[in-house]
Amino acid sequence: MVLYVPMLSTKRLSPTSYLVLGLLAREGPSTPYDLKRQVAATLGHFWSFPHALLYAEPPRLVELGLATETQELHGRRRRTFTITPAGDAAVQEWLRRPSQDSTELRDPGLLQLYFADLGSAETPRIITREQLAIHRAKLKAYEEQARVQRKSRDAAAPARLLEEWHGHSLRMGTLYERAAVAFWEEMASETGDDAAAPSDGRDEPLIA
Amino acid sequence: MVLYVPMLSTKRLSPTSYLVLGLLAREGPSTPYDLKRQVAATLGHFWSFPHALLYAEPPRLVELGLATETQELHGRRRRTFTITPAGDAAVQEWLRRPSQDSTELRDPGLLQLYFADLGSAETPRIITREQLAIHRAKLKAYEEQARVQRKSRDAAAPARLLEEWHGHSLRMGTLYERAAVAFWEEMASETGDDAAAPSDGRDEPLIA
DNA sequence: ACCGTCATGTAATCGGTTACATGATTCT
DNA sequence: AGAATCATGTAACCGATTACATGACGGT
Repeated sequence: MVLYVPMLSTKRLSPTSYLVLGLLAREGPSTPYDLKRQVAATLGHFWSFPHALLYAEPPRLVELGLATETQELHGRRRRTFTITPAGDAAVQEWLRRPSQDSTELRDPGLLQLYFADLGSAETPRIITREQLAIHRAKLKAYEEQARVQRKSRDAAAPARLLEEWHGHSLRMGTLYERAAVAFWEEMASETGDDAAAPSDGRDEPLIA
Repeated sequence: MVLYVPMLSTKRLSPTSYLVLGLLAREGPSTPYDLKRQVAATLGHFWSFPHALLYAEPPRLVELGLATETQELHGRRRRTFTITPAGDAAVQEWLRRPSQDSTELRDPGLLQLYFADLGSAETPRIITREQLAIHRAKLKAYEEQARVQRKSRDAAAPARLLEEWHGHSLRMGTLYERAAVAFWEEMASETGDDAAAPSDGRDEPLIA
């Protein structure tokens, strides 16, 4: 009869946990709303973390001893969370072992395309048009944001190194959207839809 | 006081619901295990549907009147599900309105990279190596599978059109992996890691 | 003073994940 | 005959999504 309890501290943390821990580590004490804004500006573009999640996760971390909570007594009664040494250690440990979990690519449009043969003759065209619009818009938004960031970076050079890491996720998002646009343009031409003329301005090559 | 109940039939179906409905519509009566195999061969490569889900979803559809269930009386007592006319209608309706939900790209490696500045100097290198290995392996597997499918398609031409739609998701997977490999190779060269020499054989251009 | 948007939070439900189990087949 | 793998299913927990609410703040 084995009663060995395998490390209470290793209470399996989720990606959400590490997201919050990481932000607390980098940005310092934060309210859930602070977290929300940070996420929205970067990873949130392609990995959605509903705000309710960012309100629910910190208390969990507190229970595990990875963070502490303080609450304003007056006014908005904001709850502010601070990472503990144990929390910092958890982040370090996590970064030491590269994740082996594979990427989840959950694309509702692709799901529809997969079943397009069940619909009418126009179904593929309908789906393709919508997806092209969506991905083109997103790509455009990314490239716009990249332009803005380059500007502000030239102005205020000090924060440079830090910003790099934020920029990376944006960059991966951009690469993904380029691939998606290429894919759906191909679909468009296969379905005989001539909305395939590429209209986006390219600044950077697909493979850099 | 409003008591209007807005269409019982439109009881919000999830992507999982449509996946199962679609498969039942295309493949005919199926057991959860049949579903599992179908999924594993295609979408499952980048959108994981744990098998327990595919056992749980059909009964839900039965409750909604979108499928029926029969069970073997002897032997394995398999449960087989069949789509109903209402189920078919739901699929058709779904295909008529192109999904506007945006793609979820949940990449644990990217999450780690995002926080790489919190780790040691080697952290970016460690992460990058792992991700490169993962994505290269996956890309290779996709391209291999594409080769196999081309072969068997030349042999048995009849099933051709149907197969096309399956092939598309594989194709999108391939494009995504190419983008990922390009991204991480760039990271590798930025971190001064010279594992960046592309070693994969390219059959098809990135933009076709 | 009012309105809209930003900010902040909670609750309930439900889907998804993990873990547990075991019956059939196939191969050695 | 035993081992390994395929096939098949259930159950419990918990995180994620949705919906509901409302307080603060800035502008007109």
